Amino acid sequence: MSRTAATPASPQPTAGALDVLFGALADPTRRQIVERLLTSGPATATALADGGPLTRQAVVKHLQVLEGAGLLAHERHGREVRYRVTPEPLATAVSWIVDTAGQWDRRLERLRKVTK
Amino acid sequence: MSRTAATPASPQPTAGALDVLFGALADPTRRQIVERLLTSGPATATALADGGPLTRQAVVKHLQVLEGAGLLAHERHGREVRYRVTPEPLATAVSWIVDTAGQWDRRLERLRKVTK
DNA sequence: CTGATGTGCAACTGCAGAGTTGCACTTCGG
DNA sequence: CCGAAGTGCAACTCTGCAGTTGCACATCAG
Repeated sequence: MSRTAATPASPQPTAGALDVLFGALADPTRRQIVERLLTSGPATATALADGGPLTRQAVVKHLQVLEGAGLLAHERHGREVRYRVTPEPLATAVSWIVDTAGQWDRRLERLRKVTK
Repeated sequence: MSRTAATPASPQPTAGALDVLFGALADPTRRQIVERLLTSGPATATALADGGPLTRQAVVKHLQVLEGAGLLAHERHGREVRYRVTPEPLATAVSWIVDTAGQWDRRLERLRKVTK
């Protein structure tokens, strides 16, 4: 499978970025957190945990995962830590998908020419 | 967090689909498999495992995960089982991302109006 | 038929993620 | 200064996934 193969010619974001990014998005709780932060604005871990079924610590871990993926950023305000969404990495995900789908299209095109 | 909250008004694909989809894409080996199937065309698990460091069984499991996410389909040819890419689900992922990024844009717009 | 090739199934190990609990530390309000 | 609110850190359990191995079953070529 030629792992560590080449990444021949394109601004591939070190693959690891895609791992951590897709991995962060794979959890429904994390997507909910992102959506809530988007609709309700920046919030603290305690606030996010308040209504829900999760412990504050559990929420904190999710926030750290999301931040590790570059999807969140935090800033202190006194004793509070507010998290906000930084959706730039999503462009990375879309790039991979578009590139992949593009290869598929090209393949389809080739097949169409041959089999027609 | 109000899990099972609302999914207010949009053809959201049951959330579970996003789980399994993003989860499938989160593994670099699986992405490599998809890319290879796209560039080299349909192949069997044995063929995919041949050059690489993974066992055939490991590859089979990855193929099953990808197929479970709707990204692959298989067809028998005698004693062989060939897998091919079916990238339609990728549109689902892009939809979620675009919707999410869209919310962010709207939020930005709101903030711009208020703070300006 | 027989061996070789290709799959399928099941059990097992190892490890990382999700979530919890308990406690210490910092900061704000009165 | 003192209590309350908010965070941070660490240990612990539990479950699921990745990967392996071993073996049985199906299929093709000679």
